[in-house]
Amino acid sequence: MENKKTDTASALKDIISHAKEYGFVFPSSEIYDGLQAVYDYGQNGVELKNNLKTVWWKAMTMLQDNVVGIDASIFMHPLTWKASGHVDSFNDPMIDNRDSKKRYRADTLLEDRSALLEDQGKADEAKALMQHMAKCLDAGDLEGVRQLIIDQKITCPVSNTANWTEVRQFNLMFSTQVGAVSEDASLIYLRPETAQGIFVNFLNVQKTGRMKIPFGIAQIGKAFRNEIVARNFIFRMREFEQMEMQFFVRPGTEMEWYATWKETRMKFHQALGLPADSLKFHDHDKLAHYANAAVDIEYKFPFGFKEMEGIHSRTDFDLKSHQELSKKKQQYFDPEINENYIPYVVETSVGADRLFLAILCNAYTEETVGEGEQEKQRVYLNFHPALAPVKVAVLPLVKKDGLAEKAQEIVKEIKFAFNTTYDEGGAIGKRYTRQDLIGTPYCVVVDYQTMEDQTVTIRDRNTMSQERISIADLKEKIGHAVSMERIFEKLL
RNA sequence: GCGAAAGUAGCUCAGCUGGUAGAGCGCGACCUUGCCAAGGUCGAGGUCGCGGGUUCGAACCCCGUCUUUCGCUCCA
Repeated sequence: MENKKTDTASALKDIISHAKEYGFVFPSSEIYDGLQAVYDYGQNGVELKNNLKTVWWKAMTMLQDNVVGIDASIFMHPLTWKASGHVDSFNDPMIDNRDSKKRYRADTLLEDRSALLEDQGKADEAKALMQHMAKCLDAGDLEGVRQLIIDQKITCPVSNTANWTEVRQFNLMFSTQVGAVSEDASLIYLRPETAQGIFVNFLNVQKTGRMKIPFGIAQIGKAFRNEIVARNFIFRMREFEQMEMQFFVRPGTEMEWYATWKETRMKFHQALGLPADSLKFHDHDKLAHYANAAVDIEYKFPFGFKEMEGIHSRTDFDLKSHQELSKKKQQYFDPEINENYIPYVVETSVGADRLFLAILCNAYTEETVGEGEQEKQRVYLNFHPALAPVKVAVLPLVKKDGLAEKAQEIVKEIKFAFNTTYDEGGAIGKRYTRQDLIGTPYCVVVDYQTMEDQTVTIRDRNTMSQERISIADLKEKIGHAVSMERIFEKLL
């Protein structure tokens, strides 16, 4: 048996086609030509995604003594985003140079010019320029900002020309209104990250849960970003789901926890079946305004190693900022050292959709089986049994002679324990293939011997080998193999 | 946002120089068969992404637009 995996760009196309054809991912509103960077999960996709969310949730909360979950709402008080820095840093006025095709932040161009003026000893002029720019930006006067760039005769460092486009505001947060009357409505945002829902509930959870530092709060939820450019299928979407955990620690201990969580999270991805050589850490060179250390866990997607999970040491930036803006103390009293402090935070944040894509890409297997004239291609999805959308398909070898009825009896017996499907249409080989294509790990076949001795064959997806077992043992044997415990035991 | 390529049945794709839409696979029913995508018969499924234009006539030519992929750019 020879495994063949294409690393080329066509690999992603094959996976996208497969995802659509077999009910994993559909383009959103496809009958209206789709909506850019938005996708829907189909009947098999939702099962896989739910399994991923469940395994993450349990690994975080059930397996950790000191992590609990919450589910915060998508709408949050507008000041939340002021405190988090998103209002300021998620709103960039951008300008393009038509000759070099390069894009710049308009405010950065002017700030650079201001610094240059100052170097030339024209401090007054520099200050006036900054004030003028601030006035324009506050008023939303983008044309005014462009005029400043032109008046200053700022040119593109690449093309050396001043052939500028208009200044456009790229607001990465989606906004909407709350309130019935639009004039009275106040602007609110769809959250661009789920983390803030945890920070604003930090004390609620700590007090009601009698949590002692170090402890964590986990959450799974949707977040929204108005991406300028969306690429690579479900890798970058405008509406996406995050699975993240904020871990609150005593200041000064954050780097130890950062190292611990790095290791824990890497182990998790490997336990799901992602191979070690397809995963790597990537340290951030440039740190975000809130972080003092940041690393990505990258997966080798068909389009290269890309971020799947981020692990950030967020310091006390968020809680401190919320404390300042809300004027509510965000302190924790640490009885061990008899001190009040704002905890430091270590965040682990994985994109549920990216993990889904990684698992799907990794599972997609093209394989040549048989030899000589018997040789043929087969495709199957090699999911960990605990993650597979369907765990077992029960197939009567033929429809007649009571085999179908017998098979349906078996389905009735085991369908409470795990996701079971029944298929009697077409030749047995075709039905095996149907299950391979959606990654079902086991096929149970009812044949003539079943009618005599109450045994069935059970076929393994990867090896295609069969084993005969008693119907009475089915539930336990399959149940054991498809249990998430098979993943959890690798985490210890 | 810029540049390039693409868009025809669920999927993969044909479709000549402009002349009223095709195949394979898949799907459904029935027959035959019975362990790895078997055969037969019948059938469902398409305003050729969408909107304009040119033309007697457009899947095909022109313009616009949407979507996707790739390269830039962006990614607190």
